[in-house]
Amino acid sequence: MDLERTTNRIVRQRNRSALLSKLFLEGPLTRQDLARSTGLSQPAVSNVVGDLIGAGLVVEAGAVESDGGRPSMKLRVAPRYAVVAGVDVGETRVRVELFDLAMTLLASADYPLDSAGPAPEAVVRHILSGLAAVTEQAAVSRADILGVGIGVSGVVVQGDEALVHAQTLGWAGVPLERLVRAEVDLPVHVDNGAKTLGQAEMWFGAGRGSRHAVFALVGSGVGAAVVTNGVMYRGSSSSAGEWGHTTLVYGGRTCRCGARGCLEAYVGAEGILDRYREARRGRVVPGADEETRLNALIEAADDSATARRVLAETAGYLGAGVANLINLFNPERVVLGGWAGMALGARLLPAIREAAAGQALRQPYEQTEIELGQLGVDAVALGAATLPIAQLLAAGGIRR
Amino acid sequence: MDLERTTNRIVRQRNRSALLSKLFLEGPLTRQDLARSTGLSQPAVSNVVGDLIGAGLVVEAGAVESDGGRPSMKLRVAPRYAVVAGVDVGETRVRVELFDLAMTLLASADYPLDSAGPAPEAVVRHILSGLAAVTEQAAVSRADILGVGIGVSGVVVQGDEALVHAQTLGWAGVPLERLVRAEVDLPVHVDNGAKTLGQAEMWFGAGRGSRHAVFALVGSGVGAAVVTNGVMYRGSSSSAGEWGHTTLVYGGRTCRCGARGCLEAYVGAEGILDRYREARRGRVVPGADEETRLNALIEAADDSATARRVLAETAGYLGAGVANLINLFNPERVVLGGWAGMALGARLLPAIREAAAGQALRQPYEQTEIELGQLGVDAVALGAATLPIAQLLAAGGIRR
DNA sequence: AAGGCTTAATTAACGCCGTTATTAAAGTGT
DNA sequence: ACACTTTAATAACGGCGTTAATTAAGCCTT
Repeated sequence: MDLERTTNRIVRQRNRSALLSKLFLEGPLTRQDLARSTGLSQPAVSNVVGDLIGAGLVVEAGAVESDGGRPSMKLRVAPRYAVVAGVDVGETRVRVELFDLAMTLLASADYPLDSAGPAPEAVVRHILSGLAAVTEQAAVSRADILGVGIGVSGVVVQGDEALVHAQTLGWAGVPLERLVRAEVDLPVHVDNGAKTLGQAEMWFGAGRGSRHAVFALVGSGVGAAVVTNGVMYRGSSSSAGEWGHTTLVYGGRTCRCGARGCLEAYVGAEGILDRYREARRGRVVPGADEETRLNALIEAADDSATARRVLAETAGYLGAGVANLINLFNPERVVLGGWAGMALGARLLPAIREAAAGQALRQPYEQTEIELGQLGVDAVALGAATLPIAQLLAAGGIRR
Repeated sequence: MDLERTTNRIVRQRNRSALLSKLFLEGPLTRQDLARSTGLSQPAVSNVVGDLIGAGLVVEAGAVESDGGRPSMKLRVAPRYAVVAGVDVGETRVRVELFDLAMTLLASADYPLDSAGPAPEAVVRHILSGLAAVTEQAAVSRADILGVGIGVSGVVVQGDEALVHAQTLGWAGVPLERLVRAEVDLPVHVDNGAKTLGQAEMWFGAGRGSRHAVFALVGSGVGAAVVTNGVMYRGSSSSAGEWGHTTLVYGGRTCRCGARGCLEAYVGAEGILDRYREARRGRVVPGADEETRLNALIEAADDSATARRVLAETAGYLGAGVANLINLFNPERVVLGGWAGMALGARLLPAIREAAAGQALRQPYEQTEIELGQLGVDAVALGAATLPIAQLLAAGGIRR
């Protein structure tokens, strides 16, 4: 039910967007390929492509060999038309990465966050330092930067300006977008880190080619990014996908959010380690941080029946949580990611699938593949970098 | 990321669709209203409206009073341009209703289903009899019928032809659309009954004006219809929204689906009555059917502490289930419906809201209104009747 | 009752854009 | 060199929304 007007100009913009998107995502293609796959006539494709080449967005990239007949030219998005910066604001560090439009990593910078609840200003300083560092490393000028995408581990409410609510950072309604934009004259996009990671998996990883996918991310916290009809689903105030605090065990363990029986309290790294400690009557797992402790637990499963049991229970809870996603969203794929999810999944994926099969309805379960993420944990910054690109593609290459 | 081509003709079709939809949903409106709200120029609106009037889809409906200046004409969708049939295939009856395009009920017919698992052919016979009956009652000809929408209590997989999987009817992959279309030469649309009821609430009831809404339906079974970005969400194989079989109490009561701890096993009418019976050490509630028994339980709460406790627990479970919907979908509204949901909600809505507040994250909870449906239980057929209309609006009034 | 004023609706000139049909370009193969 | 094939670019055409200018249709004042 689209109640927007459609004018004649918009026809061109939409076609520019369609062709540019196709070239970016399915890259290099000939004019013929584009005509066939979009249904546009060849002259229309040539015409639009001519525009795009004229604007420097697209370049010809070698001829395809022919066996009689004029060989067609491959076309691709010009990798150096612009560069994009992706920022990962995690709980322990700020990472800034710079990519060209072929998503080649050009430079990166890392800033650890020592305090548990860093001040927004400190994070902004790191972001600015990082931007300066990567542009210098890659020897690009400010004007070459298409935009900056920022993935934050917390709820990001989109509006006139994005506001960040992040319990774990101690942030409530921080106008991160404005704070950064005040210092750099660039388009700034802020989004939830789970969603940017999902976007990265969607374009370049396990989500390629699917219209309906759920990215289930397990780390210290637990979240999900949901793609419906090919579009990242945000909901009315952009907090959709808060899977971690759905109730799985009514009246169960108290979660750090205050409620009881949240999924996160069972399958978040902290919840798993807590359950293991309780199973061992209080003996804690040694290790400097959660990641090493969780890995120690997973390794211990080779010898310890207790560790095995805790992991089996974890697979049961996680599988039930995944089953809920399958029942509610009916996706083609559920992709398990996040650092803890990847570590657990490597060993537990079959058990998780089995548990999900037991709790989900048969029909949607059989339509769904449950698999591991392909991009690893560092893809938050990569996904963040796609935010300005998505904007460019949607606008048909017209920069604001 | 729209990869479809856009041609010049499509401009007109999209604008026809936009204006026609607006007139249908918000009409009557003047040409000026349409121009202002869509952003189209006045001549363009006049031009398109002229087309629509010429096609008989739109009629002028009186002038609006002016204080100086030519008075503008109100426009509305012609109520008798066509009629639509809506069919509700429930577990106990088949109901056929006929509406004009102002959604005025013109005629209806009811056929009880006595056997628990009716044969598809028997249901098809009822539908055909019903269509014949309502067209005769309303004195309309076959050619006046725009189409037939059918809402079925079961999973409806859309494809080349809709297939119905309905446990409660004992149907597995019944090609209901084909079976009906073989007998009547009309466009036939089949969809899940929860989704058609949600569609009815969306257009004419509690969902009006929201882009993101969840319709939580509680009856014997429990389901949900989810509207995302103004569109009914179906998922990859149209089974999205199977809320009833999400796990709420891990390892809890066995559900009729075979899994354990499903929401439906706690808040479905059967689950509630079972829990009440157990709380009364096996003493069953008297009553011919589930509906009278549930109402008896609700009335008993005035006197019986046990009944009160069971209902309070029900509100707790239901609130947690609603909280899960809020966390995952971040809707503007959660609308509680279904016969049991309406009966429970009348008394328990405050308790349900409170339970949801306790289990949902604060930010999305505060963005969400939880309310009762406005259309009652019989809206399944009304919603089904909107299916051919939705098709007509999307096509800009071009009948296939 | 007539002329002025205001708002609605239509008409006219214009420009954008994709389409089909035609022509030019750029290869292979004999 | 010539025929053949396939790609790319032109040219003529038609659909459609836009702005600007008219025309239509009502109030209000004198």
